[in-house]
Amino acid sequence: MSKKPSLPKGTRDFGPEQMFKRNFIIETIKKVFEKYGFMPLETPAMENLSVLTGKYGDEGDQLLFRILNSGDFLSKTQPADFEEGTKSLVPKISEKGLKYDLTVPFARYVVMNRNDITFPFKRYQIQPVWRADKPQKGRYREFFQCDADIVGTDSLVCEAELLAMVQEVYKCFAFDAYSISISNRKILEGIAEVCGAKEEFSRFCVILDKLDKIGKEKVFDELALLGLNKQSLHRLDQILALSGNNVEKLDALLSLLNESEIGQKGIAETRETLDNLSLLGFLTDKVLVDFTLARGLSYYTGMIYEVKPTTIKMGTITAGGRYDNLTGVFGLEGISGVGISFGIDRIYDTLEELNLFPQAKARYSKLLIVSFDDAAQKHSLNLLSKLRAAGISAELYPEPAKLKKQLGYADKKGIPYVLLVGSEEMKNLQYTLKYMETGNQDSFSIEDVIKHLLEETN
RNA sequence: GUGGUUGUAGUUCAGUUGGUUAGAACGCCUGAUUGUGGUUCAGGAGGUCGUGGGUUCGAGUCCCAUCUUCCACCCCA
Repeated sequence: MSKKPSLPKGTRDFGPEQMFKRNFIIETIKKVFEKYGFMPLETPAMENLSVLTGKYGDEGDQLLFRILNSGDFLSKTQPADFEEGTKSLVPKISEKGLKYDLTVPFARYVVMNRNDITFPFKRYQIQPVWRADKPQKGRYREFFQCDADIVGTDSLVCEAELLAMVQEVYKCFAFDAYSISISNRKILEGIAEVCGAKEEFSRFCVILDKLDKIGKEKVFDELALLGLNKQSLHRLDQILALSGNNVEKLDALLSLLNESEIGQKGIAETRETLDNLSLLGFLTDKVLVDFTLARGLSYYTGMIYEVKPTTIKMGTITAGGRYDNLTGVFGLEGISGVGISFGIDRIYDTLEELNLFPQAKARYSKLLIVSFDDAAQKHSLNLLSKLRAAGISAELYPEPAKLKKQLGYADKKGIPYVLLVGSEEMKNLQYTLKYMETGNQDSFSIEDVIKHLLEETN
């Protein structure tokens, strides 16, 4: 008859235990965002497909979840539409899709509200997004993005502030085993230029990005296939071999890229970002200039950065960069933006693996009232409201079940105190307060119970 | 999208070359204990073996399809 229920592929439930931890992460990040002057924004789960399509490349378009039009959506189609195939049919039966990321809806919002927004506009947004991807571990069809962006200025102060926020957030988690890699698209373009790979820039980057995954030799093999000559590969080898601290590396790179104007610009931007960060009072030793960083280059145009844990096997937990002309596709030119995205799921896994979640205090009720019979239940309702009025989270077992059951409930739910209410207690207005951990118990008036618990909390 | 992998009780897993009534641990329920949880002891419930076909006298076991899980690529958070 009834089938076992199931979840769509690549989606998850978050149980209470997980939600406490997720909320802890989200609340912490939110507080830091707000401390830096970012304001909250939410956009709908669905957008018109005209907003979404064409923004993420051909592959991205295929990963969009499309929503069928309401009603008899086939009535507006012709047999010819079917014959022409999916591409022709889809626009006629689907006008909306689930959002794929937070950046494009944000750009849409900025354009629609350009007259009311005070620029530079700093917003943060924490919402689920959907991708019709093939799920794997740490990769889902529904997942949360946690973004903060600044639009309407190209000041490199913004980059520094975002990097400062990264460090503040992880400090709040007491998590220190990470490193921030930074680079600049312009540096990469400069490297590609002096290596004669300017025409094949994006493929050049994709290959370069695999460096720590497949090793230098294979990367060089692939680059040779791409058409780089020996001289170019030698130059690249020199660049990759640069060592020393960030300043030394950037200085050395400057001379190696002296033929590339854009490369020089990228180096200058990187320097300024690092300067700004240290002026903000942050150590830059967590920040590592890495010329091979080549993520998200389809949209980033300036500084790019990526955060990874150093002591455990885990992918990128935070990433971001600058994208010029964010709103250009929606007809508003000349608005530059820079943003950062925290990967909540991976941060969760990291904190879990390193055992960094704080011991949960008072996550559940502080006290459970256990009543012996119906009369005690009624009597307990008044006690319950007194406890709650005093700010103590308390609950009453909703039926006068056997004590074993009620106490077992408190035990499993981790409720530290139990208040027993029976005929004896009601007669004297002295209630039995039991401390579950030790099993000790004593009699108190309700006022003393409240007093006791409030002292305990402080 | 390409290639591989997984699925047996609420959970983690056994289950012989295809052969009676599919097991264990933990969890759950009941009792020992009608005013006291965790520990202990006794008992109990719980499975269309992912789903649908097929081969066979006979399928958890073999074959096909499909869904799901995980992994590698592509890409990405």
